[in-house]
Amino acid sequence: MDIRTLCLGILSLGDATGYEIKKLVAEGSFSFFSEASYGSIYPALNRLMEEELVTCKEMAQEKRPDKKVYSLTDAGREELMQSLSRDPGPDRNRSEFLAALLFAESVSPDRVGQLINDRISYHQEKVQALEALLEDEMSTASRFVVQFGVAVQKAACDFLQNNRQVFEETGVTDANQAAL
Amino acid sequence: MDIRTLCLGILSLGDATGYEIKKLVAEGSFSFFSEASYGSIYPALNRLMEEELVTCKEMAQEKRPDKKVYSLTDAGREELMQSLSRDPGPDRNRSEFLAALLFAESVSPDRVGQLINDRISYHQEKVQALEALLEDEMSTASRFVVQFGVAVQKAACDFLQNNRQVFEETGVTDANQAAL
DNA sequence: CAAATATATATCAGTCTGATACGTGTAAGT
DNA sequence: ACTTACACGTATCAGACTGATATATATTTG
Repeated sequence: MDIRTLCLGILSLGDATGYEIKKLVAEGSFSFFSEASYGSIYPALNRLMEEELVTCKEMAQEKRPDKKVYSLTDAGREELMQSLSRDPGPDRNRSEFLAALLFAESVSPDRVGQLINDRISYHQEKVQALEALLEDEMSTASRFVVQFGVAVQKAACDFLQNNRQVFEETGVTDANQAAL
Repeated sequence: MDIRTLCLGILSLGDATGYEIKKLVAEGSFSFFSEASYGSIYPALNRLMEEELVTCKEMAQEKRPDKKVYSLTDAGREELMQSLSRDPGPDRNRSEFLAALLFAESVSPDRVGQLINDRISYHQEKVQALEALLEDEMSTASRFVVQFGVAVQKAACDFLQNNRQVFEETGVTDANQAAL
């Protein structure tokens, strides 16, 4: 999903500024499955303005920079529905951790234990952050998505805890490995 | 992890051509956690050549275009170890499916069931593809990574099967939802 | 009282994707 | 027999996106 469509989707849930969109994507219910930088959000909003898929109200604020609050137009809502009617593309999962694990094994066996410890903490923190989100009110769909995130993070965590011992026996032979 | 480091890592496991690196990343043990296009792999290999972190043997082939088989140099191995000694960055998970679910709810309730059905199939296919990989011989680390992928895909699949009913009761009230 | 954090918009070099081009061999479909 | 698709293999490029940075002020924290 390109950032343009992501912005349309977020605006379909309520008016927002570019800054708020960025926060939602970085910390909110969206954080588990999407990312976007200012460098993509602001140009996307400008383009959506040109295409008249959103409108913008400039809100002068005392003691704050002006806000630009964007709202979806009917054409924007239509465009979003068109996008969502197409089948969603495949997931894209990137993990430096898994890459490091694969490449580090032969290079530095001791590093693996530390890497896994850190990763278990990482997943536990993710779970906590997502569960904190669940305490607020949210739509059925948002709750589903956040709970999905929790389930996946917990599965990752459990796998690491239950399978880390395969790295712990040093100089293990193939025969020994087969026996485990 | 940038593509340059990814190439170094793959070459640390054995010599390869650009084409083979692309295949590994798209279909092999790496497919679960990384991606790379020709448009990033070939320039990365050229740059690694300039930096003398890899060497290249041009293999003339009859009835085939010439192959360029790349190998890691000692400096390349050192550079890889430097990269792996840094803490791995956070995971990056993008899912058009989850985004569509969030945005589609209010727009077209019927679409949700179809979306979830398709997604369950998607995860089941991923599991099968990963389990097929496990039938080949591979290093402890590779096996761990692929099994990690299986665990996560299965968790995603299970969550969808066990929780999809939250979307099925149409016109559900908040009170009803709380009771479930 | 200083430093860090939050609000808010905006730009840009560098990286990466997805598509495309080119050329050949072999397998599958009709 | 013929044509269409796929596998091998290198390479480029427009457009999208990231991560860092700039600018400016208010509030919170140490």
